[in-house]
Amino acid sequence: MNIHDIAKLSGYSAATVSRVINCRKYVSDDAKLAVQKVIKEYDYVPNDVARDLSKGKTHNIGVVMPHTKHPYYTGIINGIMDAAFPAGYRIVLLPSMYNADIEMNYLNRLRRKAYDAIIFTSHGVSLDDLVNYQAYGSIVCCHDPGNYKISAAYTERIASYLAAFKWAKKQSVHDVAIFLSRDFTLSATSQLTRKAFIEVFGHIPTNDLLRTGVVTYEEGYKSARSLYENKKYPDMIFANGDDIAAGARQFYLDNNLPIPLLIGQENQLSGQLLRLPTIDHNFHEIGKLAFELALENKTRQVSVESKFILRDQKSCPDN
Amino acid sequence: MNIHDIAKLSGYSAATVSRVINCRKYVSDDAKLAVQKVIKEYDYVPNDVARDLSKGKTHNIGVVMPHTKHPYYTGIINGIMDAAFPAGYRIVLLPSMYNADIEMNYLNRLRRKAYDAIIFTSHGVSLDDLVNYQAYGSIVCCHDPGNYKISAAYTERIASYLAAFKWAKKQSVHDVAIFLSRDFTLSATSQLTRKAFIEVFGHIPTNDLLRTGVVTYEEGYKSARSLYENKKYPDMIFANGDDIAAGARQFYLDNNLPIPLLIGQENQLSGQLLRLPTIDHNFHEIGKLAFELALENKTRQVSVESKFILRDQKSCPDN
DNA sequence: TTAGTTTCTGAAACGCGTTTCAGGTCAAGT
DNA sequence: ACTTGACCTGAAACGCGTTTCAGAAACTAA
Repeated sequence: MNIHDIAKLSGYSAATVSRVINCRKYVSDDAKLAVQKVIKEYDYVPNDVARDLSKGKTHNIGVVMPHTKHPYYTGIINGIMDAAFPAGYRIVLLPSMYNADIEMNYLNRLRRKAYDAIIFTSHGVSLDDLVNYQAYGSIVCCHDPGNYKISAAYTERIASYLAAFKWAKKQSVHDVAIFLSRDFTLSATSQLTRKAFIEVFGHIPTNDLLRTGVVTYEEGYKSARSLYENKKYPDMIFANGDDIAAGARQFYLDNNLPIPLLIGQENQLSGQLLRLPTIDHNFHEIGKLAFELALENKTRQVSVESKFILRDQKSCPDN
Repeated sequence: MNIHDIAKLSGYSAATVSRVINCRKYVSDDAKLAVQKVIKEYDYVPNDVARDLSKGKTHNIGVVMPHTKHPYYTGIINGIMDAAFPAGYRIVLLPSMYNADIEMNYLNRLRRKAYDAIIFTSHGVSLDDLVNYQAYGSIVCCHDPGNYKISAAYTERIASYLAAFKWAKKQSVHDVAIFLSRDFTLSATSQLTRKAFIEVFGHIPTNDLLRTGVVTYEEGYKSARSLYENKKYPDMIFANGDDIAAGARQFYLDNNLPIPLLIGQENQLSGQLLRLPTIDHNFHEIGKLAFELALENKTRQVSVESKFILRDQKSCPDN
């Protein structure tokens, strides 16, 4: 049962049926009633894929993300979704595990018109590749793209990193451990962390106090243990997430060791529970902005400031 | 640039080009080389939407979920994704806010062939509706469907509820508060909670110790406050999630009140941090199973047992 | 050598809705 | 009476890849 069948049954043409379905002008009342009757009688609904093909639009936005356990991504996703839903767009989850081949595959799906746009919450392929593939559809990334001509919604992090480190310095810490999800060389965010650290402390982060590939609570725990096993006793840990900091804290607790000063990130529930200082990167807002950029047809960058948050020891949920 | 253009340019027909692209048999080496040369020269890629239309399959699975903040849903989503990715399927996020109209809209998209299948992590429309719409595509729900003929992947919760309440009874609690996300009348899960409660404690849950619509940490906090303001002092709280229990705990802490015995659910990080007893409902596994069911063309139900978890006070992340 | 089987190939139909364009009607304006 | 413009309609083209089917060529087996 397709639009041509309805046309025949109603005695009108497919064009007229299409007009009725889409509430277009230039349809007589007679035609409208006749077509609607047949549509109802045969319980017809048009085929979305055919419509998409015809219109050249799918209303699907692909969202590439390295993994799904990380609240960084779920935060952005939520932001995208809250913006996409009222606009009538759906989001398609595209897990990448930072694998460039998989990401290329997604970029090619963009060429193949499977998505109207792609948002990279993070990416393993080069920015050059992203820039080139813009010829085939809208692409948005979620970090500062520097001079690359590509749309981006990202957090301006440097001020909050500086604030966090300055605060830490005021607490007179000496040996700062850093737990990152990706290496300085791989990630612009990690580079920023490094830069802020150097600016405040006057020297580069100590390598044997650095742990990378740390994303979860468990990994925070293990990284703390690894420091201890290597006889490293930092008096502060700067972690890539509150959960990570919470994991580290638990290691020291479990072993009756003094807990270093902890700074988390992402303003997660764990940080709230433990009253950790944290940095809120406004991911929800980033997601919203990224979606808006995805629908525009010129490249543009927008950023929001992230915020260093110190909590007092008493708590009360916002309300 | 479409398949017909390539056909003309290579001197072969569209059928042959299609065969080359899809690595079909019955193509001569000459033809293959000629076509591949033109494809490479013009950097041609086929249009996915046209292919989907032609094949009648999109490789998209719609996943309906009431909201996205809740770890119940993110857990299932992760499970679905881990299974869907290797199978070459993508998942499309369909937020519903329990709104039946919106859900109907998604069901109609299934009719319109926008998705190969839909998984309802939860639903506001009736089971009758779900059963009826199976005529238009595979539908899976994530709770026990009783006698309804529909595929389902769900958690068998009753044993763990009983275990939790029995354990609680052994701690000789008297006044049990219950924090649920949905009312007894609305949710089968809530009904189960009620049933187990009655079986163990011999009476129905006290209404003025019941709070519904509780999902987050903040709401847990507020619900505890609401109890207190109503001069209710439960000696135990059975919460619908660890985060909720953590929120309640914080209220008592903040006000220097004795903390009731707490039982959470979902085995969330907050519960791990606070060493709360919890119930793990195996959502990741449910997601995986739901995806498998979505691809089958007969209805089938599978379930996994949930587990009541008591923790000792010392912790060590699994590894 | 004959019958039978593979291998190639392409025209045309198919999946299905949208849009353009030409042709026609009818009422308002001059 | 004549132009103008708004309204209505449908054939055909378009978006684009897949599949069927028939015909031809080439090879195998008897």
